[in-house]
Amino acid sequence: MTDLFVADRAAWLRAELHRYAEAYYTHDAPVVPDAEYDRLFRELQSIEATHPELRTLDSPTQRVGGSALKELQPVRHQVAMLSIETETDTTAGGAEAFDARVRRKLELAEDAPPIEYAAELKFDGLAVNLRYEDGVLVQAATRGDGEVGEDVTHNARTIRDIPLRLRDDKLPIPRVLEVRGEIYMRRDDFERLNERQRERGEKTFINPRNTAAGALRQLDPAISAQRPLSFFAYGSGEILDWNFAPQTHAEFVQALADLGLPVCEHHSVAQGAGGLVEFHEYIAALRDQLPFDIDGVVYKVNSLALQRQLGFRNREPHWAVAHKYPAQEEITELLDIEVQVGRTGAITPVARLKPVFVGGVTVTNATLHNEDELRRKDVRIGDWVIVRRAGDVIPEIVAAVAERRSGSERQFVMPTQCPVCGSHVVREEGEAIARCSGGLACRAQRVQALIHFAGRRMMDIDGLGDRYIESLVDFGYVESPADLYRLKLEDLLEMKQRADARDGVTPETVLNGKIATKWAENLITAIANSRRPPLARLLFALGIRHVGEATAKMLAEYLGSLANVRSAPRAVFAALPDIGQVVAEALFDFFDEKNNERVIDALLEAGVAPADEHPPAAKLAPRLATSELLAHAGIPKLTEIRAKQLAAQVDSLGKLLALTPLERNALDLPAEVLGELNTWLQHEQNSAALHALDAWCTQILASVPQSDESASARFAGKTFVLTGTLPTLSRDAATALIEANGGKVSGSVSKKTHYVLAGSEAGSKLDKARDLGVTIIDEAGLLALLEAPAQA
DNA sequence: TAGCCTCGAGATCC
DNA sequence: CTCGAGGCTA
Repeated sequence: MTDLFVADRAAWLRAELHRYAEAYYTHDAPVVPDAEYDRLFRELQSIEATHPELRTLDSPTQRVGGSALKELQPVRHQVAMLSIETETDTTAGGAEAFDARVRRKLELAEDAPPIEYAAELKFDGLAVNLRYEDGVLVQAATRGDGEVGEDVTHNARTIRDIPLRLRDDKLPIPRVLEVRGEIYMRRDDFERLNERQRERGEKTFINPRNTAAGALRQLDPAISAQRPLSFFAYGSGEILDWNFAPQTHAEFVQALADLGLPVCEHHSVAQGAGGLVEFHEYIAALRDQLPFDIDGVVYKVNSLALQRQLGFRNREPHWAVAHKYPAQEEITELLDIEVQVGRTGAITPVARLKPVFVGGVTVTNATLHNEDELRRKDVRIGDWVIVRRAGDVIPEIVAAVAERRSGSERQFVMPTQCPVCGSHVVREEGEAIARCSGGLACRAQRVQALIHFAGRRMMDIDGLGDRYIESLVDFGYVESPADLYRLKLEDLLEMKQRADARDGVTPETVLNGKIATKWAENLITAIANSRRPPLARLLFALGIRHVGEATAKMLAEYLGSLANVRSAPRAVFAALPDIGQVVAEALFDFFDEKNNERVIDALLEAGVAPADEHPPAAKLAPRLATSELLAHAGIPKLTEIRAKQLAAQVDSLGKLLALTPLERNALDLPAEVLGELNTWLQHEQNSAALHALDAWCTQILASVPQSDESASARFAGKTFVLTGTLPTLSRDAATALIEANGGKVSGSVSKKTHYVLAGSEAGSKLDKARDLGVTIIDEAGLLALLEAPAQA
């Protein structure tokens, strides 16, 4: 054979195999016998073996083959993979609540026409992102934490539902198209697989979902290829240069089908809450006949423009919701109720159950949340209880079966002392949660704090599991997070040996000794690699009371550096969005506390440093306006309005502090307010705090980027009201843009409104703006205002 | 000041 | 996932 001939033959084989595979898998109508397919397939394989240069990425042979990997590689998603909010009400009310939320967010009138929704199934599988470049599958990744997933391209290629190449006969192919969908296992495939496992005397799998998850994360694609996985597409990630612009979600899904991607046939466009309820009921009736498991249905606002307008909250879109079906329930015995101590000392009662198989897994524990909850349900030790998996995930005790009581059941008593450290358990007035007062002196709290620190969404130290952390603390190798960075290989090996000995794990063989060394080396590397986290993750990892992921992100964005966060006065925290007195106090106290200072300094010394520090955001400046600071400084009686009034007269904290008591009395403020202000300022610590606040702000404001600062003044003091749909900006984006430039966005039009930013389908706010004679601008007008030279 | 909306915290199972 | 509580808004 000449090389030219071979190349032609390979191309022809590839095309034929693609055609057959598509006929078989997508249209379920084989055009050639399996034997013929196999024969052509093997021919192509052998050509590629002798002519590796002819092997293409989209060759059908690439579905199987390739060698086992050492570990899955992390992949950063170009567009974050969000999760979907679950509507808790499994009745029709759930759909109605979602529709009502959407209408409220869009500020629709009562009698406005119904919203159009795309309704789909919620598959019980794993979300993946498939990346096609110029129509060729180049990468498949799991969701991971939403930001970074794992590369499972080698396994995805073995899934026949997943086209290696998009078809271009109906629609143009984008340069880049990321398709999101679900990898799952059909019920019959699962049964057949288990059948085969049984025949071979190998272990059977528990449920399709976990089997699919396990298969997808196999390192060796040959194993994955033997697990029958399927795929449905339903969403998008990054899309670049596509000569086609869908206007609705339904159109987009149709486009996916036109490109040759498998799309589930059970989907529908529904009108309003009524349409959603209808779909929910229709699928409920169909559920048992489906060839795969679902755990509910998903509703999405159909119009992509409305989706943009609705925007996102922390990790979930506002325009989609999952609506599940009532969970399956089982009955079992409650053997005991134990308590656990959390990171903040919270004492939580947990039910130990006689193992029961419910909703696809064996449940042995279930949380009882707190004492009140436990009393409300009147659950006693020894009771027969009804158990379900809430939202098909979290085990939950629904109720006790009172009729089955024998009389020997015991009431649970909340301990008065911490079961771990013996400190007093206190339950604050009006709080539902009892807490161990031991603080970090309590071993449980130290362990939990470290587990939190190392967690995936915090410092993300891979391989440092809960059990090892516990042992590290128990044997005294680690006290605080900084100690992790000082661990040596020998420490880890020694710790493991002691832990194994204590837990009665069989003694290590020579071979195992080697594996342990490898394990320890990996762990040391993982710890070292975690030293340059984004600032937000580091702040979250510190475990400050009331500071979770969202608040940490906000702090990082506004303040920019760890030093700025550490040094910020209480009033500054309180002036930031979503932070009130309670959280501001918690933040300030945390950084003020000596022990925490030491921990942070030790971390810095160990080489831990945020990788993304930057100057404070321009939008910080308006938050540090004198009126804002005064309103949050904790001066009694000084309400927001009074603070503004005062700020207008003194215009800086420094000026206020420089006033003599006599001059202060001349200020135009109600006597009562003035009196409180004077008394407050007489306390030296208060005036000192105000001085410090002034100094801090002056210094920080000087470091806000110059260009941004001039821009930030652009909308200073201007109030905007948004209405309708803007052509390109989402509501959130427009708000962010205005705020970044020092403006304020308010909800309703009044005399004080400077601009009404109106898009299409603007509502009553536009009329009101006309009535009041407020300037009305559109998106282009807003952008023009930003670009125009600063006005007087 | 009440009522909504979000966020934080804790727990489960593989 | 669920609950409680903090923050914002009307």
